Amino acid sequence: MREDPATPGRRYRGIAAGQRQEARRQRLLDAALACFGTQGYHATSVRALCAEAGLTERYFYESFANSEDLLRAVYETLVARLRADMAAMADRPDSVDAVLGVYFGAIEGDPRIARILFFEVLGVSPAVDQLYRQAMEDFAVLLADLIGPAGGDGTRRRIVGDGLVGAVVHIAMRWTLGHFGTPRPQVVAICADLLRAMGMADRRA
Amino acid sequence: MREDPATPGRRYRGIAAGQRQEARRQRLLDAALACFGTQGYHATSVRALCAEAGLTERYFYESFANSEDLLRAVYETLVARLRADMAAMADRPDSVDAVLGVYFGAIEGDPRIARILFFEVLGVSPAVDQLYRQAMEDFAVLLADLIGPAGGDGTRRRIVGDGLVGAVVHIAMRWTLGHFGTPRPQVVAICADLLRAMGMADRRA
DNA sequence: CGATAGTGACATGGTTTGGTGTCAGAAACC
DNA sequence: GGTTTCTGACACCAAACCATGTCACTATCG
Repeated sequence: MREDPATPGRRYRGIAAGQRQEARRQRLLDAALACFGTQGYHATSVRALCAEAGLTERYFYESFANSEDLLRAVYETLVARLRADMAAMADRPDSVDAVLGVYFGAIEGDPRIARILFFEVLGVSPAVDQLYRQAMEDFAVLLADLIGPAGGDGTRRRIVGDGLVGAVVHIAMRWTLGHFGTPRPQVVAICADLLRAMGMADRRA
Repeated sequence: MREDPATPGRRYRGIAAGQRQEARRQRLLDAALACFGTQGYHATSVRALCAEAGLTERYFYESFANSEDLLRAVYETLVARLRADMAAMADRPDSVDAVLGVYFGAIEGDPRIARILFFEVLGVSPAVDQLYRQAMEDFAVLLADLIGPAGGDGTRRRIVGDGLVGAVVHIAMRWTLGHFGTPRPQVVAICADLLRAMGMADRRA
């Protein structure tokens, strides 16, 4: 058990201790995506996570304090990746459609991501709720910047941002629940229309 | 134990058996609102519910199969009441503001309701998710009818409805998380603006 | 009054979980 | 080769929980 990740430690199968530990951590993150994204967070035990990762409980507690800690980690990973991919589209001419395309594409590509983002993370604990809150706030800022400059005061701006996020997230949620019955480009186009209309309401005020 | 609620049974303290049973059921529903709405669903045991209701476990299983069953019941009760109150405002001249006023008023009036509607009910089980799905669908229809006749095809109409619901619910959720920092009429007014703008986007298509 | 249905407090069994500990064997170092 | 670190399988324990059962006591009915 490496208490200090800085010390190199003994190599094992040609791999340094720190790298082995990091690899185990990554396998647990993958297992979390698999378990939380299919069975759900509350239906997943530490044992199940370890079995999925092909590791034993000892290595679980090496990287995470408990299963909520792992949930936070996997959520943060997913949100960060999604956010970076969306931000990369922000200065395109068709930025609204491009950003939404990334978002809906990620969800369609891996429904387990959708489940974690939309369901599993809610109502778990105050700490997780705080994380969710922050992610939604960031998302709101991103979308608000996307649809143009603000019109009203700060309060109005913030509420409109919440509305934007809510519309997008809920449409995406319902789209996944309907098992992607509508083609993605069509959903993206309608959603983009909506956002632009909401942005006009913001500026008109 | 009354297996058949139709048989009158012996009166007790001047109350018929069926009425006593119904009273116990109601007390459990109240306890569920109190416990699920403050501690949360997953942190609430059957024992805690019974203690809150002032009943013993036996009477719990008289009316509900398990604690998820009770969650479904209390959720359905809350949604039905909210829906009826909102529908009663649908034919007013200022229907959009009136309906939203009812919605936001209910949440502000009892934050436990908000917690159950927004958080506790999510990610519990497929059966509960199905209930949530249905409630959101009904809400979408109500809001879509509110903002006027449809413009595009059915698919577009449905997606726009999802967007309406998402915007309202998410604004309400964020409003509760911010502990009602913004006055309700202001939130309602902005939200109503947004809905009308989204309705125009729908008709323009 | 006596019998019975109803009630409430509590006991019990069986299962699951989180978190820790043990221990034999494999891989690396000297 | 001998020692040490690392690994993986599994045992263990206390706690919590669900669901059912027991039993004395009370109100009602005949």
